[in-house]
Amino acid sequence: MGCAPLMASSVSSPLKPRAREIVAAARILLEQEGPEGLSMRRLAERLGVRAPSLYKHLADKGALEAAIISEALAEQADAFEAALSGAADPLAQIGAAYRAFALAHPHLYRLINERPIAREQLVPGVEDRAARALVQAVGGDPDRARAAWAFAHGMVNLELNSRFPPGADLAAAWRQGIDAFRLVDLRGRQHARREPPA
Amino acid sequence: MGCAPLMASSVSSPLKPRAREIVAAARILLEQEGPEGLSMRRLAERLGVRAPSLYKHLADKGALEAAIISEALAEQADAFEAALSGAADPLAQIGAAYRAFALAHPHLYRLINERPIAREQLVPGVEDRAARALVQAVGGDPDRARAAWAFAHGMVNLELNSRFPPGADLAAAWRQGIDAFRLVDLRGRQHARREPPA
DNA sequence: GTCTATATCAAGATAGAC
DNA sequence: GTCTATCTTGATATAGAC
Repeated sequence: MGCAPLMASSVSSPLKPRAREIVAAARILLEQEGPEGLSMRRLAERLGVRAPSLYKHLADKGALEAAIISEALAEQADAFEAALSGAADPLAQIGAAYRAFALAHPHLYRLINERPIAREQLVPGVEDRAARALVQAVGGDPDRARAAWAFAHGMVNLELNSRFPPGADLAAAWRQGIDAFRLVDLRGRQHARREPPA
Repeated sequence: MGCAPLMASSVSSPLKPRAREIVAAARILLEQEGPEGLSMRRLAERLGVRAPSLYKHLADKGALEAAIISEALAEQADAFEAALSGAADPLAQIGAAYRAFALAHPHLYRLINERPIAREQLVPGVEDRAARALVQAVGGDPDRARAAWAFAHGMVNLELNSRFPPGADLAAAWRQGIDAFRLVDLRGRQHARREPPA
């Protein structure tokens, strides 16, 4: 096993080693302190360096954020693909994976989703990989995949922002949504299976 | 007609007249420039006044934001209730109302939804009114109402943040989601009606 | 109800030396 | 690759006079 397969996310990173270190530290800082706490000064401090030095490796803060986002999207895609390959009830699996990722990295999730995305700065194709898994899980219809994505995104967003009332049964709400998107088949889809094969 | 009915949202506002003026100006500023552009300095500038003067009327920026949010939630509830009283296909109506409000006031929508809400500072009950209409539209089940809410919130959030790919057919995605939540009835709901009465 | 003056803090970014 | 020094801008908020 001396020949580990290269992951796409590693291969496609266009960054030099030092820049990668900086991005890695930035991600840790982000996940610990949130998007507001991610500043060039604080990042430099963590690296034992002065802030201006960072600009020798990354053009500006936007480039730093784009690098973090590219990395995170690739990880998200990995998680979705893993959830899909389990096979039984792919929609529920991918929903669980979506929620798990968001709850495990709430600040990272916010960085990705809370503002318009700078597509030009992302590693090409990384945004589509995650989407592809979702489309597949939902039966191939991109419109329904977007609706299901919106549901999942809305659930974690509302949860992360504490918008649900304190007593709300979120597991039940997730079930309702997953069931809804699994059962609809009036437009010729064939995914009305009620229960995953036991 | 000298005796116009008092609106709940006006009656329950705990603010003095001058504070109300300030909040109104703040909302305009917010809607034009976004949450990032809403600062005490700029707000004062618009009012032809110095920033410190504002603190004689509002405790701090948080109180200002809470006042804007209370007002907006009340309006949202009004819109939902109006959409409901139309009756035919309430779910689609309320979905359309939800999207319309968000697209008409994108920055206001972001202010409401983009961070944990400070419930203590809101006008009491204002958050529940909007929720009530949604629960009703969805057939009475709070869990399904939350799932439907998440779908709608996710759709507008992704749209506002340009997360959907350029060519995406959002109307179709909305239809898919609305249909999904209308049709599910395996748990004893009676809202599987396919078409609104023409 | 508004003012001036000020405290305090923090952000992103650049120039130019080493 | 990192440094010091600096620019520029902006934020929330308070004290105390008028």
